[in-house]
Amino acid sequence: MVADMEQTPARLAGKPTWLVTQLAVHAHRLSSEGFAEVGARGYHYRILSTLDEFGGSSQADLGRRSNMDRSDVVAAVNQLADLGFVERTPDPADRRRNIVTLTEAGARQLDRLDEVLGRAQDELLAPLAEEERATLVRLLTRTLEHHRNA
Amino acid sequence: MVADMEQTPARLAGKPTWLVTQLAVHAHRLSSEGFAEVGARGYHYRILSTLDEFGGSSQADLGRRSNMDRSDVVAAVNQLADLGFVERTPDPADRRRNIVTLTEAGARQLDRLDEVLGRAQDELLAPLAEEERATLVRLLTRTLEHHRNA
DNA sequence: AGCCAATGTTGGCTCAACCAACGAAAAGGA
DNA sequence: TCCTTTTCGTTGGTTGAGCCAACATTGGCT
Repeated sequence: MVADMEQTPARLAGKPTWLVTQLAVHAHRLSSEGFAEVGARGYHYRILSTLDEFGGSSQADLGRRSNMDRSDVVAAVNQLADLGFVERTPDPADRRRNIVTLTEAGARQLDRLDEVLGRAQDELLAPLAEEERATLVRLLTRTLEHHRNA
Repeated sequence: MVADMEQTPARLAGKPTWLVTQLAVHAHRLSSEGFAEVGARGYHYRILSTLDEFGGSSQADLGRRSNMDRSDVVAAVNQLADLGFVERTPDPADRRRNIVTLTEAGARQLDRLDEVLGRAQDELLAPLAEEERATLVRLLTRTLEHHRNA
């Protein structure tokens, strides 16, 4: 039996793009599994948390703030509305727009999502100490910010 | 005009899973664009770099080392073989296996891929100083390592 | 009035990741 | 030696995130 058949080539393992995309696979799996426990998905959390923080918004604004395509917002809001977590009402001041608002049930669902998502964070960063986690978050935030405005 | 319609909710922006997956979108876009310049894709680089570092391998080993599903290795090796970058020969010692080897042309293609991929790294980490990049790579490596062995 | 921009919606597309099943072949245990 | 289990390559899927184009409706601007 040859030593370690699972070791990744150095050219790959050292590249930031590799590290980020591979870790994203785990991050996505962890958060998706958490969301699935309460019958939700990633796009739902984006919508609900945006509504909670900024209040009722048009779908276009929801998309801009949660980094979603307009068409994906439509589908997510449809599902959330079917579940009674959001309400869609026409904007009287602009008849192109819908105003999407968070319901009571939606706020409770958001609490549940926050809890399972919090556990996912812990699992993702399990090997890091508290200070290292803060450093990582700081560096990732700076980097992401740069690409958001570019 | 309301202030900043593009700001992301804090609950989202602060979560490591969010930061990692969102940054992965940029990482993936940057490396994909680079690969496309030389007519390649991510899976090709994984295969070629693994072959370069570990020498001829079975497809199963390639998959394990480059973190790919067996079925995806088949497709990638097919394409690389069509392009003349790898060769597939049956293993005389184990007739289930194919031994995949890197050709001269494949080695040259790998050099081209390394160059464009290097530029992608610089773009991805543009806002970070050299020391910060090293710190980020270190933290990501530790975290990824943890999930690889779990 | 006329033109351009924004909105919601439909219907598509790509790609990475992954899974199930299969026959062939090897490995290992009784 | 049989028999079971495992591995390998391969085929043929599925899912989900991120997109893009087009369209009709409506607003804003000049």
